[in-house]
Order: sequence, then C-alpha cells, then structure tokens
Amino acid sequence: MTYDEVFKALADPTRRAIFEKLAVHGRNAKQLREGLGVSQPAVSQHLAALRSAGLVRERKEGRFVHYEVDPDGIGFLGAWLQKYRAYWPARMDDLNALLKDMDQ
Amino acid sequence: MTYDEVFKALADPTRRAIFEKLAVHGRNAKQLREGLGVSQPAVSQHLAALRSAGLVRERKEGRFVHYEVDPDGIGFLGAWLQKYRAYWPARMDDLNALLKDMDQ
DNA sequence: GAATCAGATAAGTGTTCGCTTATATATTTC
DNA sequence: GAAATATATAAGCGAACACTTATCTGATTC
Repeated sequence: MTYDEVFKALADPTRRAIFEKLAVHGRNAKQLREGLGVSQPAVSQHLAALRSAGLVRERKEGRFVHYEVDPDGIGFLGAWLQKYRAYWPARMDDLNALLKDMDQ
Repeated sequence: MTYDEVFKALADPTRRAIFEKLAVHGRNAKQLREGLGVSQPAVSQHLAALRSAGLVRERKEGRFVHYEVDPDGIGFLGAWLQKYRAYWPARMDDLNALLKDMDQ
C-alpha cells in the first residue's frame, strides 16, 4: 500500500469501474466481469493491482474468489486528502456548486 | 477536470511532490524546480498536467508564472471519496492505527 | 535594441501500461 | 478420474508516459 499504487490503481477507468462495482457489494471475479467489456485475464490483472494497492481484498470460497472493498485503501487515500484539508471548499455549497458546474 | 486526469496526475511521484510543495505555499516554476531533480521542461509538463486536472492554478506575474493549489481539484477528489464514506474506517482510531502500522 | 531570463512547446527515446491469446492451477461435478 | 469451471500466470504487442535536448515566445534589464 503506497500512494503510487493507490493513485495508479484508480487512474484507470476500468479499474475504477471494478472498484465502484465492488463498493455496491462484493462479488467474485466472474460476476465482476459482466458489462466491463474486457477479457477474463484483464479483470484478473486489474484485481491484482487493486489488491496490491490495498483498495480491495479477497476471500477464497472454494473454486471462487470473493472480492470486496478494503476499507484500509480508502482510509489511506482519505489520510492523504486530509493533509490538504485547508484547501477543501470551505462550505459544502462550494463543492456542490463546483459539481453542478461540471455537469454542464 | 475528470477523475481520469486527477488520479493520473497524482499517480506520478514527481507530480505529487510538486503538488505537495505548492500546498505549503504557491511559487513560480523556477522555485518549484529546486530539489526535484528533473529538467525545466519536465516541470513545465508536470504543471500542465496538474493544471489540466484542476489540481493547480496559475497566475501570470510578468516574466514569472505563480502556481498554487486549486481547491476545486481536491474538492473534486473529496467528492469522489465521499461516495465511499461507508467504507471509511469507522473511528478515527482505526485510521490512526492503520497509518501507524504503515510506518513500520 | 541586444542580451538575458522564465517558461512553454517540439521531437525523440526508453519504459511502463493495458490488453490480448495461450496455458497453467485449483476445485467441483458427473 | 475425466470433464468442466473459476481464476491466475506467461508472453507479446501497440499505445501512452516521463524524460531528455533543442528551440521558441515573451518579459525584463542594461
């Protein structure tokens, strides 16, 4: 778990999609593949990257491997972000305005 | 400003170093270069990436360009992280314990 | 206005990345 | 125990990345 690994892992859109799927609820790699549009080995490689970054953890279930979000990873990312808390939009309104602007 | 750009920008250690320097206080590109161990064009290219991601903003000052952290960028990243708030270490103790573990 | 300085852009290069197909390793099922 | 299934690993390939040197643009200084 390093910042390099965490940011690099999240820098790829397919990997973010995998992470976001797992955040809804854990699944095995087979189920995860649905709708991603990449091969089985690609999913396996992405999962290895997310796992190595500490963003995802796995549990063997017989022939399957159940994957789920690892709180340590986002906690780690959160800790990084905390360092720049001084720069967070002061009021939530600012953040909302920012996000709204981007929708256009 | 996209998640792709933001995460990709922060995935590079030199770029993170630049960002972290600017978070202490804004500077121009010349001052920024000190201690980074890369060429002037490299710094310029990194700044362009950070700027395009919305993490850094610039202000022309005659011959110099003053760079500083753009709150929009970290606000944007913060918004992403918020989506996974459910997974944050429940108590701050957990986060502290995690960070302490990593120091070893 | 010529020389200097800050910074950006262009072009080239080795390395890393994300993907693929092919194959290996377990585990389950018949 | 042979066939099938879930996942991991190996090898190879084109695209993207981070860097370099060389050059350009614009502002300042003498």
